Amino acid sequence: MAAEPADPTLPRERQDRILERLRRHGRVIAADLAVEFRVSEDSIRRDLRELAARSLCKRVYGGALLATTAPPLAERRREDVERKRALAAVAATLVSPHQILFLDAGSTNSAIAAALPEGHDLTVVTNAPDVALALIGRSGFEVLMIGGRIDPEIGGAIGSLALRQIQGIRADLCFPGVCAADAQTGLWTLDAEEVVLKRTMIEASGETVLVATREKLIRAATHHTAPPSSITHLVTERDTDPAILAAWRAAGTSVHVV
Amino acid sequence: MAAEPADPTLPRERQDRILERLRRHGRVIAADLAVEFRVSEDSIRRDLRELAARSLCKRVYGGALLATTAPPLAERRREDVERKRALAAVAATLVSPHQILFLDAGSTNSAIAAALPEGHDLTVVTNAPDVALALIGRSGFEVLMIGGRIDPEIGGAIGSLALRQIQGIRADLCFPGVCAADAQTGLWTLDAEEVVLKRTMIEASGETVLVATREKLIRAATHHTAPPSSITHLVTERDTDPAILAAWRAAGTSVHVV
DNA sequence: ACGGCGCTTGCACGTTTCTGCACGTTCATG
DNA sequence: CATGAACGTGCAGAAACGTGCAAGCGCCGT
Repeated sequence: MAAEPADPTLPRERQDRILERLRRHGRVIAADLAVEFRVSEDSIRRDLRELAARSLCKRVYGGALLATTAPPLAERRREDVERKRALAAVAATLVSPHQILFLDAGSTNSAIAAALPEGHDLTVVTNAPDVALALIGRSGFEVLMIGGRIDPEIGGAIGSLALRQIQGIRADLCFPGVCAADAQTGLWTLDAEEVVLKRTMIEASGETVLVATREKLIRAATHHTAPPSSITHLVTERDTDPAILAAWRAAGTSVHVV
Repeated sequence: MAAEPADPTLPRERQDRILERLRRHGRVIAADLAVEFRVSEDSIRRDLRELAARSLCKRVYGGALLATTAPPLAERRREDVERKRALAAVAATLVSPHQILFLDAGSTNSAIAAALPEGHDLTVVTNAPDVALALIGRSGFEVLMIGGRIDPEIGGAIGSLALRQIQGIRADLCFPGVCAADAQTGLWTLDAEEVVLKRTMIEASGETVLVATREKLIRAATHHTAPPSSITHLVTERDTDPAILAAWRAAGTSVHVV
């Protein structure tokens, strides 16, 4: 894959190919592009300026970088974000090609959505707009949105309308949002409406995966949602109390730590 | 594979062969085609213009490129940001407190969602995750998400599941996404599935507002969606052809320009 | 047959776009 | 702070473009 073909490249086509390179490598160097496309650096710079004007790349000294859709918000809990991404990466390995997944609302599940591998032909069923948005445009995903009244606290659809739609679906894997959970009693939730939704999702799925940061592995929520026997996998952090992990294992749950 | 046969080629046949070349190579160069088909570049350009009008290719300086499916909506949302924001600001003034709104999927409607005033106790019904996400957490909004299979091109739920949910709702104001529209025939859409959805939304709403950048006010899409009589308001740009605006006014639509 | 009609084509004209070069400025680096 | 590379801008020539127009050609009807 040495130099590009010597035949003349259409101006606009050249920009498309630069953009493609950009997406593949994350950056381009003006001088290299000039050689490859056999035009002067001036023209390349003009192309990069145009792409930058469409905010498709960021102009830098020497070339250009891919425009990252940097989330300016959510700066508050950078540490949490890092921890959740680590958990999500492990959770994503539990997914097999062609599966149907339930992805509940919640910040951890947003991270899981981002961590899901492309090209596995997955069907993701979710009641959270941000999860859906994260998957739109990525290849190999079929996204099924659960509608209903959106609870601003939860960040997803709940209520009877959502429930009815979920009832018509069966999935392979379920990722319920976790408020609290312990090995003796199972999964607990804060909101009464959510309980029914989560319970339905879990019952309609072959396996259920709990992804929870260490501080959630306590018995501290108000509504009982699911018994420990229905939890197939638990993904949590390495420095969780060993007694807690042992209890989960004893309950028959497969425990994964990061 | 030297030059094409010297015998004269029918115009339509020539276009088919250009299209075939286009599909094979991804691009064509006007000058080369002129030599191969032994016609002037003018004729070739005419052919390419026609193919482009049927959106079978994209016209570029020097030739044409294969029509790529519309850029991912992440990019669409970044294009013409300023113009869309200006339109959205005006569109937002048409909303009264306590109203129920239909907000269709589309980059312009994302801008409208962001422009909606807070504290007006609005109920927003949408099939687009990004619209819903933009309103979650802002005060004075009740968000009702329409579920269903999410079309990655459109960025929102379509199909029978979405349709059924919409059928159970009546709204005061409707903002359908606009592919093309003109005063004589009304609203046109590119995707067949979308048509039913938009039509249902419009019929279930008291008033309908078309928000469209200047270049959308043409008759250039494939499926008829709504007659001009059902369009209550049109929000577009000041430098639109005055004749077009006059035609809309004559059709009984209230025209707002920014 | 003959003239009108629709369609295609090539040409002329003015306009837009692309390109490389020259010049002065800004930037990273030692 | 010195130096060369990278940068932006203005400019001029070339190439491609759109448009209006007239000629060529097949078709049809009175």
